[in-house]
Amino acid sequence: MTTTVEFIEKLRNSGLRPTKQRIKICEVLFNKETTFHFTINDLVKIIEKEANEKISLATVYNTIHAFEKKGYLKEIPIDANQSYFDTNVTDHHHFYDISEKKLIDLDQVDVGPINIKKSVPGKKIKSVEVLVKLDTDNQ
Amino acid sequence: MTTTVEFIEKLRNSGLRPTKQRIKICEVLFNKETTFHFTINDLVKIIEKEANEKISLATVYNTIHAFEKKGYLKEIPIDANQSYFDTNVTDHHHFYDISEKKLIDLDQVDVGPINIKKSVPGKKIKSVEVLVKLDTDNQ
DNA sequence: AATTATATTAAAACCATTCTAAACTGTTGA
DNA sequence: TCAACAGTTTAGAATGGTTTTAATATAATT
Ligand SMILES: [Mn+2]
Ligand SMILES: [Mn+2]
Ligand SMILES: [Zn+2]
Ligand SMILES: [Zn+2]
Repeated sequence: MTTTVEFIEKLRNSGLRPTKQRIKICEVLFNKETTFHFTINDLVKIIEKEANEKISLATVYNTIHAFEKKGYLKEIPIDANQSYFDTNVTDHHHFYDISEKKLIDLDQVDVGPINIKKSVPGKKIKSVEVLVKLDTDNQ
Repeated sequence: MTTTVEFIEKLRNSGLRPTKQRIKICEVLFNKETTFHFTINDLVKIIEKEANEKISLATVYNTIHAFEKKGYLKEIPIDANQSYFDTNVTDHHHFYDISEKKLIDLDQVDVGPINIKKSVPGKKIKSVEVLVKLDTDNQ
């Protein structure tokens, strides 16, 4: 359980003004038992359900992008149709259930260390992410 | 060097009629020294340059999707803005150069074997892909 | 050659995302 | 305290990659 005061601090520390809308988005994103994956559409629906208010799409996009830039959220590339975001910002990997269109976290320990034995001159590795696609198992 | 006759066979074997447009797309995609990565926009530009003909966007999309379904092409999820395709359909991984927006192949041997130590009941692993994001190295 | 199935095309529609510009709210310092 | 400024929200328009449409054309089958 995180308090509103803490969200306000979190926002202030990242140079974001603590507005009513941003605090509500914080509550929906960060005041949960577990981390989760979502699309913007998912998020808008959750906000409408939890609060009985609407936050404009532009504000949702702006805030999500601000949080992403600040490292409060990660974007997970799955397919080219829409963006998937993750409130789990630790280094981890994913299962992607193709039929359910759902992401499932894979811890570092579930995958084991990955040692990239190749490098590109003048470039450094920023992230290493494994995506494991899952299909229905028909024996 | 692959001949037109071979492309026609390839298309026929996959239940696709060998039309002038599909053969041209085959030439652009598969009659190359090396495999490569492309967006639909890239492809349209290459076609316009190599052939002096235009193939409608709808046909390009339809054909690329047919090839993808047949396993002649792979789609690589990078970001949610547009689709990236790959003429290298072997199991392999990628560097993604963020500033250049370019994909670079990583062979299995460059990454090493990946053993997923977790499973989801009723689901089987369809693919395991590693995406290594690269940043400019400012010392 | 006639018939049927499939493909191509230009244009419209779709839809996630971004932009716009006017109204609003938070912050600051006189 | 409050005016002035900076930052934010909003509805709606615009954008741009992708898909759909439906008319026309081409390929395959008879
Ligand atoms: Mn983003
Ligand atoms: Mn596709
Ligand atoms: Zn995750
Ligand atoms: Zn590749």
